[in-house]
Amino acid sequence: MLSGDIPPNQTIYIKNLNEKVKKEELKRSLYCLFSQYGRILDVVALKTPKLRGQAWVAFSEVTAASNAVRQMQNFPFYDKPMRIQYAKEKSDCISKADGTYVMREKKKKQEEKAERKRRTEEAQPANGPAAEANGGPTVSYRTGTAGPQETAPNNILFVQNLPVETTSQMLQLLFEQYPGFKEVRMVEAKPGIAFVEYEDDVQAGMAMQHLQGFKITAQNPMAISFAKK
DNA sequence: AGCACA
Repeated sequence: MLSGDIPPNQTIYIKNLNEKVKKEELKRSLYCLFSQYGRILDVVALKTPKLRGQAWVAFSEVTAASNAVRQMQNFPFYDKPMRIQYAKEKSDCISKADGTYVMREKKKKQEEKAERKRRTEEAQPANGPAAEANGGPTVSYRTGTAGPQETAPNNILFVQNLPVETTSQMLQLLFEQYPGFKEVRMVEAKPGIAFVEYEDDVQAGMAMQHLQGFKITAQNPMAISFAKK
């Protein structure tokens, strides 16, 4: 195997990330970039000496992780090609959701801290909150209507399902809100679609994430995907 | 290069 002998995992491990990017921005960008492959449960990035330049992205499905590993391999992200593998361990956010979470022994200080939390929990009978009641950044992005999920990243976006009366000026007002915007192109012969260009794939991905499903009219949620190369 | 959950 190219990625070593690590078995599939619903969390991916990314390395060779640009260490100059601030943690919060990095997490946001990773979230935007990878949410095209499926629902993301958590993004973890630390800037400690040992862990900088690396991140974990936990998906709700293994298949999403698999697609991400293959399709985003070596993707130039902040000027460095991402190296992506499956994570070696299950993410805490996932064990917590499936009930198999056990606290690690190494960190005694945190253990005590968490134990104080437990006393509140002990008063409450565990009713099986199961699925998603645990505190994580489980942002529920509705994937608009039609989710063309399988295109490779591109600095050009393909926008569909626009009302016929849409003008490029209208689209520009929407898309220029996001960094890296260059231009909108519409084809007279083909109403209802447009191409929107950004400086790079990451910025295009950000705009797509934010405007996915945006309605110019109630009947026309935008379907945005990366344009074909 | 480096696999964590501040």
